[in-house]
Amino acid sequence: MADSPPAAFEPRKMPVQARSTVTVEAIHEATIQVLLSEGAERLTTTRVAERAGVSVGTLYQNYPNKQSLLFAVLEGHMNKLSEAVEFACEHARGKPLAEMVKDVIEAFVDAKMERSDISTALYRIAADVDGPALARRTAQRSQKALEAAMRTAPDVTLRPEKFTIQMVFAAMAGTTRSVLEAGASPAMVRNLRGHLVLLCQSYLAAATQTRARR
Amino acid sequence: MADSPPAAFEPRKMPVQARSTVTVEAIHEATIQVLLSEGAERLTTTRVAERAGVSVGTLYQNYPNKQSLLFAVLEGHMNKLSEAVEFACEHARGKPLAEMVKDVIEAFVDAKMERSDISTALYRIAADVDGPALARRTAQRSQKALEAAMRTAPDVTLRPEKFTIQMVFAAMAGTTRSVLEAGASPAMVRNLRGHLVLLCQSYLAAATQTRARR
DNA sequence: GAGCTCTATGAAGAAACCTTCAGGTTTGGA
DNA sequence: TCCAAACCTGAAGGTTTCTTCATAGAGCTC
Repeated sequence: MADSPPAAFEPRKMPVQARSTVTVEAIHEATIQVLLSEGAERLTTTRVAERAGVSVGTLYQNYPNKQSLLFAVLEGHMNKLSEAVEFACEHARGKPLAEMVKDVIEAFVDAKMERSDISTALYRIAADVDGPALARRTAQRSQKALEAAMRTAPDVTLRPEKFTIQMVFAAMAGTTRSVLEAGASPAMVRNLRGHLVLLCQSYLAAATQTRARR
Repeated sequence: MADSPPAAFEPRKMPVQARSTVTVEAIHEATIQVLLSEGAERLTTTRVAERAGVSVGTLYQNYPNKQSLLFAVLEGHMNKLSEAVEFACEHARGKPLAEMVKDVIEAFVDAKMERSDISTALYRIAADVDGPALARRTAQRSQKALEAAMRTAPDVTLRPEKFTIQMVFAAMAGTTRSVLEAGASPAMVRNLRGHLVLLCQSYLAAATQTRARR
């Protein structure tokens, strides 16, 4: 029951006219811009509205409060990520495990890097908006998708434990975050992509092997 | 030049009397408590002082501003972590690589878990206080220690690249963070400890092997 | 173009916060 | 015991922030 966002987080209403949709989008984008240029501490509703070229009142017509705005922005980003992962899982059905892992990881990293500025900016508000809970939900979706895909891999004799898959996702998301927050150069990001694949592949192999030997 | 903390972050003065030391410690601890019970948003100097059983004025006698307080708390925690890692590296000299990795990882996880409440609480303020920069410095210290220790491992023929070691640390810290923020149960933490070792060991092996084959 | 709904405005109220400072208390040595 | 230095107090100033609401403009349908 504590798994759906508090009512206060829900957007105030659905836009029906086109101009409102534009406004919402502008606010959305402005939030990220302010976050990037001013930091989380100075992220205020007034500033966001100003940057979006609308008045504060307009902002509050679309979101009941500041938190709901942040929540919506964060949720949008996370949804994009899990969609990317799910899409990759779909398209990797029937492939051997190693390749499957490669596809999924690369899809994740690429989605994250497509606008890495957003990613880093959002890390900063995640804590204020029950980000961990959101992350958990998102992660579960992705894990289910990967688990299902793995059942179609021809070379998987011993299906990995649930915890092992959790580890793969924690490693994927956590390592990426660490590298990103450390201010990685483009060159490092390229390296990350390849090495993260290697990391997860070798872990998966080792984890199932260890289990088989018992 | 931007690598040392701004002057404004430095504590206001060194305590000379015992009671002041006690006070500083109380404030330190109160900060964490407030963070845990009220969240980052409601972490105010007044509340911290109240919880510490002192007046706001006292707080400002020891720290020039709120940021410097947060910085100090975060720094203290990170120092403890890198000390734990360095200590483990020292004591693992001459051991085979796999064992060395095991010791270091377990030392890190244990240090983190000793008071995991603090860890999770501090994740939330890291962004407000140039946490990433602090993390980078801390990570570099640890990486140097591990690199030096690796040179004493008898079974290392091809020394790992610098980036590989960075990956190991990013995976170590990042994965732990992800698992911790997901609200891991004690059982999961136990699992994490073992699997993180496996993960890093197998990655290191794979990374050096791949390199040798070229 | 009348009239209704949807959307935008921005000044202002109310609350919360950070930080200071003038004055009091405690400590430790002479 | 006495005093200077160290330390503590907490009310109050000055900002900043969130949110509301009365008013006004746009868009759409008939």
